[in-house]
Amino acid sequence: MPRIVDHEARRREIAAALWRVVRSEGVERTSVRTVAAEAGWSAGALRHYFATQEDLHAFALSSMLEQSVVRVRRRLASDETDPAARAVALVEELLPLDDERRGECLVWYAFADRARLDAVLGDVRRQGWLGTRHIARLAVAEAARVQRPLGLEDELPDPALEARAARLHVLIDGWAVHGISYPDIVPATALHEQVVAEVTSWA
Amino acid sequence: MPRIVDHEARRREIAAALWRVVRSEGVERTSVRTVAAEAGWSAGALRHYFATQEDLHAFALSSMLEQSVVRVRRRLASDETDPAARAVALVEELLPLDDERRGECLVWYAFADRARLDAVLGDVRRQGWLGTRHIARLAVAEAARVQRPLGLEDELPDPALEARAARLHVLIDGWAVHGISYPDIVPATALHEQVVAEVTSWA
DNA sequence: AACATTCCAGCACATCCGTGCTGGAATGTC
DNA sequence: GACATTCCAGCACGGATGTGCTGGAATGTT
Repeated sequence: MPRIVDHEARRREIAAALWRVVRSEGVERTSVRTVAAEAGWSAGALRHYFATQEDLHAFALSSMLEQSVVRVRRRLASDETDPAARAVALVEELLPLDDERRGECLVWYAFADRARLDAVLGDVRRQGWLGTRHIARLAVAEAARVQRPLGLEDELPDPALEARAARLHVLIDGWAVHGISYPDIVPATALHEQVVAEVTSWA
Repeated sequence: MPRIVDHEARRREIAAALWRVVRSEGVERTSVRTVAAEAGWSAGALRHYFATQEDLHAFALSSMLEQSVVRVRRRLASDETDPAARAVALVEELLPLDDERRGECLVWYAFADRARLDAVLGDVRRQGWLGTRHIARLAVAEAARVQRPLGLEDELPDPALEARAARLHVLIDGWAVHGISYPDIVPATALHEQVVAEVTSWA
């Protein structure tokens, strides 16, 4: 049995190449050939890891989601003790404040139009919606010093806090769109200030 | 001099066909041929009105912006007297609450990724940012019963109101993204309720 | 009626696309 | 060392793409 490669690792490697192509040339340029070239492989090689381009796109988007989930979990386990600071940090994991998070946001919204008409991508995006809503609830719960919801779909018991989380969710997507679409008008510092202003307005 | 056609009208007609293709098949399918077929013309005919596909895209996006500007102006001249209702109506002109506005939002955000790397589309989107910010200020000014700003770049004199307008601007983009990306989770009625809740929270 | 001008369908061309396929290189096992 | 298996570069094919180009149809003027 020769040349055993870690398929899952190779798939993540190729997905990362796709992300780079999205960032530098746009989602319209993510052809099998350009992604393969970016990853340093031939187009044919990709077909050992993804049967079709649709599979590649779906994997690239869902593993991007997973990556940000991992980052949020790490942040949840942080030793920061100030409730407001914890809430701000949680929200900011989803905003384009540095290259890594900016890349995630770019890919996420670049696939929005395709996801509207593609069932698989649509499911991934719906998962992302649930996850973001959950994180919004976590941030609100942290700041209000109430018990954190456990499940992805668990609402906050207090209707006022639940409404606040829903509004924060909308703000998160709005901030993200502004940050990636108009980086010169809305720089990372401006985003940070707005997040802090929102969280402190809850007090 | 035979067969004089209204070039500008024909350009708008073709742009409307492009919008329909974006809505039904996504921006990736807006090839010269598909748009021509949707408009009922041949691909060659389009080249009498648009030198390149880039010109077509730029015109389609900027005329979409113009169309929504016209609608907002009409709303500004409305005879509604309740300040809060005027503010809500103003904001809702930019949200995907019916087919027309939904189409505008879809096209607007579908071109977001391309606009990031295309200078002409980027300029149009920047104009849209300014316009949306202006409308947010108008809505806040209406609700607060203070004088409306005149120019597109005029800030509200009161810093608190200006900050409120900036936040409303973020909410507008967030609502729009939610409305078009997750129409089953966030229906038009939910959007309307959230807009009303936000505006009434200012009182 | 004859003409000049405007318009448009269709073809041509080179390029890119997704995806099958093939031949051989690489490598772990016997 | 021989073999079986895994892997990958490259080619092939049919189709779609943007964009030039051409021939002729349509129409207002003379």
